[in-house]
Amino acid sequence: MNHPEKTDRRIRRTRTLLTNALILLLKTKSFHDITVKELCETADINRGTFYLHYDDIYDMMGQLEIEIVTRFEEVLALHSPEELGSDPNDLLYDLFVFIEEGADLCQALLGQYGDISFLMKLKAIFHDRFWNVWLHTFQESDRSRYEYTYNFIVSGCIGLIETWLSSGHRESPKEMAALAGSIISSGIRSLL
Amino acid sequence: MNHPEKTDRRIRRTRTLLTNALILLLKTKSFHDITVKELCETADINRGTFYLHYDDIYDMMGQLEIEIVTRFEEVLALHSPEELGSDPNDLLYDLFVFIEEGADLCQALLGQYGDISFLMKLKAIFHDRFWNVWLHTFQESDRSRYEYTYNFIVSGCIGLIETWLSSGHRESPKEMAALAGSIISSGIRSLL
DNA sequence: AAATAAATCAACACGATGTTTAAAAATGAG
DNA sequence: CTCATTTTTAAACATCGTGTTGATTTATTT
Repeated sequence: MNHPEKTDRRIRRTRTLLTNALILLLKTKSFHDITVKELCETADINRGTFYLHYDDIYDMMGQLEIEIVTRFEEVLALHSPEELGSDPNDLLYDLFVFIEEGADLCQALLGQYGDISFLMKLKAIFHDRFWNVWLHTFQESDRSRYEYTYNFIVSGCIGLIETWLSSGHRESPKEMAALAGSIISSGIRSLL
Repeated sequence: MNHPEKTDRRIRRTRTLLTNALILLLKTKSFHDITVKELCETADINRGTFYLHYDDIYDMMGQLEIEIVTRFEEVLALHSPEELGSDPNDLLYDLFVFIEEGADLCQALLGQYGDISFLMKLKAIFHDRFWNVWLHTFQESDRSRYEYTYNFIVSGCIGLIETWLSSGHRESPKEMAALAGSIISSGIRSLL
């Protein structure tokens, strides 16, 4: 999960305990309402130790989000933008595998007590990577319609993921990729 | 906006000032990070006065959300659930008019510094009102696919609204209703 | 086994909270 | 307009979480 094998074992231990405690607390309250005090009590970590690792709880949340976002971008980098338009299933499969691996944290960030700005970051990454490519696919005239449809699809996908996670991710990543792919395709078809 | 004409003018004044200050602050930070102190300073209201109206800032946010949600449900109540499946444009038009009327607050709640739990509430209302009705439209066998598609569409619609608001709601409610309607229809068609 | 690095503990000043009092100001009913 | 009522203000208060510090103990790496 964290920096794999280089760091001191104690550092990994502390960060893992804190992360798990955060995920636990995020099941019941927004991270904005979680105090460092209760986080450390939950993790059974000295409060002073927390500040050796993070500036504050927002810094911690930010670092966790960056970790996820970075790996998210790495997955995207394995596929060309054009792929999403033509044959999105491979990319989607990789994404759902990735999400399932970090399911706990992803669910925490996307769920009821999640972070709306994390959600925005994901959307922004998608936008940066795909929108400009897509744009050329369609004629100039009706651009705003495409922009709306595009945002509809991206939000829809995130809702799809959130539904999947919050209902216990029973379907396999393969099933979800197929499902998402068919929904997206029908959305794109409707544009043509 | 608030309880229309019954209450003391001073009460209306105070609540309006506080609400406007909150909307203003929500343009730059999450409401979880807004202190009562700065809210009152922004509104130029004595801090003690705040506590005469609200328990804390969460209570205030909750009351504002309830106001919106209530009016939202009133709009939905004007239309039958079946309508959304057959001819959604009237309902959608009313919704977009309603959203535009409360654009500032809606944008604040749905935007970058918004409240993810408000978003969930909206989804839940939609779900309660439409899902059970929709369910009978489709065959029993492939229920989870419909559930996912349904959630995709609802999330997509909220993303649509958010895009509309954050880009200055240039399109008219009528245009947006037509756009949303056509996207939803194509989504439903793909299920059949 | 020794050197290094991390975690603990206790104490600190600071700022926001939510409450309480008494005084001042605004409201609206008659 | 007057007056009783209601709301807002102002100041003071204890309380709690914050973020930092310094000294000590514990765990790790080599």
